[in-house]
Amino acid sequence: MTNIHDIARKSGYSAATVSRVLNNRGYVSSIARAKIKIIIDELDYVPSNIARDLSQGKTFNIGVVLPHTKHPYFTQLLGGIILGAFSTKYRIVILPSEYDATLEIKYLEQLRAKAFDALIFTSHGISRDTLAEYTKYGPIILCEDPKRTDLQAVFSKRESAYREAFNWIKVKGINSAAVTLSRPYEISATAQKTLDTYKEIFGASPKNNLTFTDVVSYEDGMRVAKKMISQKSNVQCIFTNGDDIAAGVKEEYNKQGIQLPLLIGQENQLSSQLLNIPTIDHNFNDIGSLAFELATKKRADLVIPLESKFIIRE
Amino acid sequence: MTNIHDIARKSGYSAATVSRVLNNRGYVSSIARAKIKIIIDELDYVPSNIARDLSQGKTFNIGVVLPHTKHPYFTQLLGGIILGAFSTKYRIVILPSEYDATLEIKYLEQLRAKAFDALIFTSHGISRDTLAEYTKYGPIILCEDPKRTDLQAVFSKRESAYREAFNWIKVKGINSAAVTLSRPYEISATAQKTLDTYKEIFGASPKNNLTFTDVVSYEDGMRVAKKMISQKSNVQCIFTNGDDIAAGVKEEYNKQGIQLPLLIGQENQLSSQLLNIPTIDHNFNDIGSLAFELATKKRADLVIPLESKFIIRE
DNA sequence: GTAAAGTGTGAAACGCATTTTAGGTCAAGC
DNA sequence: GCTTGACCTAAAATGCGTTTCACACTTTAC
Repeated sequence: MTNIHDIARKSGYSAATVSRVLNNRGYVSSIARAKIKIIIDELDYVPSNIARDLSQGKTFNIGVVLPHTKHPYFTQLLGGIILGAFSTKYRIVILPSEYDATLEIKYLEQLRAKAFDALIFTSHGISRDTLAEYTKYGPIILCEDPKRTDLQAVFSKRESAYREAFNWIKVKGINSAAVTLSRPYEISATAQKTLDTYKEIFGASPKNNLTFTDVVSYEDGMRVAKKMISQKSNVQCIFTNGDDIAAGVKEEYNKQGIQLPLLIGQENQLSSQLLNIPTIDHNFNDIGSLAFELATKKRADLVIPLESKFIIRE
Repeated sequence: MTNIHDIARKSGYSAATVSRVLNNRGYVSSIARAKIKIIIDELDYVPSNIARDLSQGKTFNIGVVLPHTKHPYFTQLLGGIILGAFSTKYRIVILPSEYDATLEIKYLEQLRAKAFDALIFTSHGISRDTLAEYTKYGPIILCEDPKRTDLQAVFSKRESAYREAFNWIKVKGINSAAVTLSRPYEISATAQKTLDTYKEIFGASPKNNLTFTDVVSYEDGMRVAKKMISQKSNVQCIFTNGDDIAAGVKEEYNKQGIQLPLLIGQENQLSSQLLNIPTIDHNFNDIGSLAFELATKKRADLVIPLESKFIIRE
């Protein structure tokens, strides 16, 4: 491989001057520039990205930690991040985690080893304390409410839209609902917001046998529906944590020929549009773009809260 | 930042020995190992990833060129690639292209500059000749039939499933269909396979006013349906290039209260499942994983052709 | 006329880990 | 007693571009 010193030697100039030509920086005579450019073409030379990274101490890689890669939540978030990165010099590296602490730590250690300039956690399994410890090695951006002042985040506030949705149910004369969640209350800020707002509106938490966790996919929706039907709980409303899940619930009720309860989705996916299910849009695209801007320090905010939007479909 | 020489100095050993300890390679006395490890902990040292990359001439980054990031085709392909990369030391870098030749060249140049160890093109706008020129700088894997022997690829053969689908239509007494395509015949191997197989089965190409290109999304499906309805073409079958597109077509026909023609989707997405539309599964997940294995030379095949599967839904 | 500012270039240091080459020591084998 | 192989370690070279410092020559400027 030909390197900058080869160019220097062949052109009769020094590596420093070649570097100046390559980067259009500093003083270079037009004669030198021309001669060096000719040699560069002649030897078909490109400067090594790795060497550049080393001497600048940066990789221009932004790591994005994703627990699932097929789930619409993460797909949309990632879409927003990619949009934000478009036509910048930064690259987006995908880091699948499955909420595995070992993997998450591995990625944090890679940040420490300068494999990334910053990390975006679309969600996380490890504690926020651990995350906070690693902020000294580079920006770490969360996509949920960090509830503390030593972590950067962009997130959707959710509460007001949840409130709207629950009130909408209430106005229909329904005073309780089944609730599906992706992760349990204890570890998920989102689950907390869901159940806390529920309690605020309905005056009590949803019944234990009507609260379902680890619900992620269409199939999970069907599974949950099966359970509810077999329990004969006769719920009047099911508040799901995703449109695809709502679609699965609907499918199972239809299949069994049972009257479908009022259904609410989240994420404003194609599926809720197709099935005419009301949903809540959390602006994942915007969250992604903004997270990217925090990661690259284009913005310096500590936290950026956004509003969710309840979309009524009758 | 503390580096390997700091560790060497403080521990009284050389950088070479520290390196051996770090990588568990070669002979190191247990005393030396222990002492060095203590100093590493003491100084909170991690070796720089970038310096490692430089001295090994590799980055362990695999670039994945994606024309669209929201489209299910690319999402599934990417999912497969990520799956393949899981628990390897390689990282997946997302490279959005929008079929823009300038961007695609930029990514190829980055391969040349060793920013990536390999590139996977899920689709491409530039010519295969140009792609072939860059293979000397690292593996380049395509996800469609390259139809030449100087490019590596994993792809779905499509024809037999197309044949099955078209024959299924024919058996129903239907002798022509409208066809939607994402890109025109001239530049897309997929469009070629679709129309060539169509001609083979039906004896003629679909009519010009019933061949639609640049159809990508649900909304595009609605747009196409509108056109067909306004043309009063009374098509008996619409062969779409994606389930979401089929969903859009159905939505528009329903909206206008017009009898829906026989509809066929592709990609086996949730939408076709929800709407009970027959579809064709092209195994994008497998294609992705295999493309990754070619990129990292875990497999050395030149091309890997897979079979697509026609999924009947009545 | 002389100081100050601008232009042009190179040697060497810097960022950092890996690997090669080479030179030791010590025990086993004949 | 001498050779051989195993074991251990270090110095230096390697990968490659950027940046700093220093030096020198021209132009302006007063």
